Amino acid sequence: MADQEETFSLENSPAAGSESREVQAESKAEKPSGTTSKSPSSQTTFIQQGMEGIKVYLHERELWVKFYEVGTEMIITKAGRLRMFPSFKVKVTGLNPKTKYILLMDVVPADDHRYKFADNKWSVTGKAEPAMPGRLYVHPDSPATGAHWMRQLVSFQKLKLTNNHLDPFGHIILNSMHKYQPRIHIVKADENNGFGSKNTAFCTHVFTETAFIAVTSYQNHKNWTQLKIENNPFAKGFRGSDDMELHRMSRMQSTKEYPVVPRSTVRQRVGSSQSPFSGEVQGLGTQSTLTPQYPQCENGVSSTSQDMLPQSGSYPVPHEHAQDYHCIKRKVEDDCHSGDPSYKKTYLESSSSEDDHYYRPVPYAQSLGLTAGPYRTETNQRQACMYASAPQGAESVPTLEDISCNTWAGVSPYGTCSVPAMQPMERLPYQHFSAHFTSGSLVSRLGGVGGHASPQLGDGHHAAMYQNPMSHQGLGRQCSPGAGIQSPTGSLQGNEYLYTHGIPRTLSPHQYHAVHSVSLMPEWNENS
DNA sequence: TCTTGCACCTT
DNA sequence: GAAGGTGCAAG
Repeated sequence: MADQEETFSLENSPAAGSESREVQAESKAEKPSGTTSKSPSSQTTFIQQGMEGIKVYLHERELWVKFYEVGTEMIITKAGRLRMFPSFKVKVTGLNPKTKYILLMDVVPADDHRYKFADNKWSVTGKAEPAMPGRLYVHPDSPATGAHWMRQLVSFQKLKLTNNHLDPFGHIILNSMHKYQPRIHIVKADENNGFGSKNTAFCTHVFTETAFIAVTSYQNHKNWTQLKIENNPFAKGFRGSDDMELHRMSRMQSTKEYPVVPRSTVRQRVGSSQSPFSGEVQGLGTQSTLTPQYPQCENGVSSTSQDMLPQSGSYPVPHEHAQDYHCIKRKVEDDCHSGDPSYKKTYLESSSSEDDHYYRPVPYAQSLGLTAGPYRTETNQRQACMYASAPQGAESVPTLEDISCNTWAGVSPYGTCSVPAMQPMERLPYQHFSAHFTSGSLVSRLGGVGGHASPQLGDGHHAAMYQNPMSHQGLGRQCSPGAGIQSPTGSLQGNEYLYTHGIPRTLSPHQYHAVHSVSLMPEWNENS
């Protein structure tokens, strides 16, 4: 384990953890927006005037990298018991000190595979389960001024994960043994430029080193579990000093008949001596994987997964299923509630409640148009763009190069995110979203625009897929302000399931307010 | 594979 | 002292 860390850090972890170093490194590595050259940054943003300079730095990136190298596992429980570890903290710069922003985080599928841990390594074992309804974790300080966000680290450590599809607490719902990618979204929420205005904008930041596999119990005991125990203060009790072991074992033996074998010893036996980097896995420890080529799409070209994610030695990333972090060209038509004053009202109301639940059930996110854009296969990635540009189901599938939309930049070896591009979000809160369900969709409609089955799709199937589940669940709030539910329709195979099974039917309207960022591809109504 | 109760620990 | 985060092992 240690050797792996060293190997990794040598070439790929220039930042020793200090943000200053990250900043410095980032300044060197950052690429101007719109370049197609490799980018060290790990984010995709939608640029709007005045937001181009936003940068996000991952705090303790070296720790994330260390975990990623081993293969980050995040425990998910029904109760959403556990926090993420390492905790997700970022430093944000480049914000307008006086402008208000909302910071959110979501977790989207990194690919469409199900994984298994065998022979001391992760491997693909099948196709992923239908994605859970996407949810956004709205930072409790939101909305706050740029000055506030830049004043100190922004922590998302209280975000919790669950595998309970009916989770009523607003926790992020994930599937066990699936790989996920956390994302940070910064949304401009200035009063003078609030949701609904044509100027609302947001940017999304992705740190690929924060990708993880959700598990109900740790799989990689030897590497991951030990590494976490060593780094998480709450797990101090499991750190292996001989005294501790003896004490613990004696205690356990006093109550139960456990063999007197130190846990650490047991753990050592559990894992094979084989390095998780062996085999087909591509280790992060190589420069090439850590600083992959990130075809930063100029105004909107999605990068593929191999571009996006440094391939961990523990995370096999089949090339044939490169995940794509969508690019979205947001010029959405607000055929739904556009100009609906009630929507804005809701927004304002929630703005006043600073003590909202972390998973603020506010229309903020709903109006953000953020989608829990899941994975996308290489094929789907194109489809996604196609959907975005041709909601009518055009046959022509533009290549990535053809698409002019924002894209996810690659991960920065320095743990920083540049803001290559930010897309203006016109009429964001009221934008019309097609019923296309695209897992990779960056933008989805949250809320007001959400549950709107778009008749414009010209695709009765999609609309139906979308509407039925919703109505069946008694949501009936699809186009209503603050409904908080998006109205996705399954455009991608299997995703329809999400809408019929992924959304808890028992949730009260209030619960639905928990920001559902169900993946939704906003309609790219450039021509409509 | 997942859930639960436990002891230990930090906050 | 309370609340809650933690991994473990049994089931």
